[in-house]
Amino acid sequence: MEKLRATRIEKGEALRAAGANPYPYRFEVTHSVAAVREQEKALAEAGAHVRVAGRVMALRGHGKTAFGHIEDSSGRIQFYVKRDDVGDDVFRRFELVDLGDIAGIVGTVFRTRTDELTIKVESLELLSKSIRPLPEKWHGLTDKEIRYRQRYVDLAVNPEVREVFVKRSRLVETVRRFLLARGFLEVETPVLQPLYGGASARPFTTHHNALDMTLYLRIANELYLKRLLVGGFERVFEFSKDFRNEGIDRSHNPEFTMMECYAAYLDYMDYMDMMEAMVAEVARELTPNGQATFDGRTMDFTKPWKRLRFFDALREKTGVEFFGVAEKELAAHAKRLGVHVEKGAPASVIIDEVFSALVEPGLQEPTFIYDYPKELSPLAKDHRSVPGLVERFEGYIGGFEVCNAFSELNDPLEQRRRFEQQMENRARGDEEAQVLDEDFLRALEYGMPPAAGLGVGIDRLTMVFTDNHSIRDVILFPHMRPEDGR
RNA sequence: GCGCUGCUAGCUCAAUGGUAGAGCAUCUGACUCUUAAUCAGGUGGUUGAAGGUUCGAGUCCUUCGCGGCGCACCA
Repeated sequence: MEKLRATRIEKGEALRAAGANPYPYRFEVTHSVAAVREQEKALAEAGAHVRVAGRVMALRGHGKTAFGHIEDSSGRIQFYVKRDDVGDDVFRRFELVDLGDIAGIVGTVFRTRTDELTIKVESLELLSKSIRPLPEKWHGLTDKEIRYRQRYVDLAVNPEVREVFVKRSRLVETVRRFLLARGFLEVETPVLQPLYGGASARPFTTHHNALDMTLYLRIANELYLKRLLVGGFERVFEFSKDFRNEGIDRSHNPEFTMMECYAAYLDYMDYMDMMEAMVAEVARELTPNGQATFDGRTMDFTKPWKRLRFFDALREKTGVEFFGVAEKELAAHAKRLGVHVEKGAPASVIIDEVFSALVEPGLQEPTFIYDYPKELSPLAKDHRSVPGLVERFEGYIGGFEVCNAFSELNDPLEQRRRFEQQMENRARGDEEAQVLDEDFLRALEYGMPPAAGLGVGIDRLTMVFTDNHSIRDVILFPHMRPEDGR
């Protein structure tokens, strides 16, 4: 390794000695690789000069001539250097170029005998000397640990990885455009919060020195967006990096991206339609026909999602009724179904466990589950006709949750009772019970319009549209333990 | 946290407990339409770390570190 580096550093020095800066400031690019391909005919006929810059990804020397490939973000193209064309000086400098260097080439386009579009180099400039060798050209970089830790290398040599993140960006852009077109206002709310709320999770804790106070990284931005509804913004949304101090696995990263949006005067059924339309638009943008293949299963997002009531889904899957059943009987159900539940767990927890274990994994096709038990949803409004339920839905794709929405609870007195119940749960040891937020209650007391809200897991939605099965593959720099000792 | 599994050259991978190897990359030489270029020759290793067993350890055992997969916790 040290030898490989030293050789490359020496080549950089040799270039410097020949009067060329191995790290110059600027290069005038006239064409991307894609543009050269698109405009080939006109460029060839005119004998026009193109100036292309990128990373040298292949080199094949033949003595007084050489072929290579240069790659920019739009693609890869062959170039051809011939000593008789470029002259001794340029050719000698070219010989100091290594695989992985960033270079700028100037030349004309032509087709080789094998009919490959090629740039005939007239001059060439090293734009950045690479002093670390890239992974091998054929197998590339496959070691997941290195791919995640050194994503820059992964991206540099694996174009399909770049494509994943291009898609992610287009997905975000599509969602943003969708919301803006419907009159939503994009806002920014605090990441550092004196109280954390809006979801059930343990937070990351930090400290503000000047104010000498504890602050939390947000686990959600829900309560702030609702305050904005009180303030008179009728439709708001935010792409929010949220932080949850919990385990890491295929579908959980400690920091992740959620899009939350709230609209006054709508209810959860309106939002179900909207979610469907939003994902359909994403599918149109990212796929040729509105269909995505995830884990070998083709999903057609031009069609409506399946819709199932929470307790209907449970009953269908287990053959047992869970609604309106006493705790003791629920525990017996769970045991019989082979779902492990802590002794003395409350009804809501038992139901949630059974649902997670038996129903969720089967929700492969895009499905909305709706009308949740009240105890699981302290921020959702009571169901308008069925006591014990709230107006809430979650969207599932590929067996995991991709969104969560409800008709928002806007009765300040009821919200206070729900918070108090949560605080009781907390006192009994539920570390994830939500914290009572007096300022949020004060806001509700001023009057929040009836509204519905939706949170969409952007990482997970990206997984669906890129057919990746680990959240690490859709996060550029996923969380890793430090690589000490290596 | 538990179970399984992996960690060998820059990368991708070999190596019954018995001399650490190959391909690519790299270096030297040849080569003016190649494309996983070709041909000839060379360099490159604290086998993740530390202990142990053994005449002898990449290989077996223990502990630790960092991944992957599954489970649990968790949404």
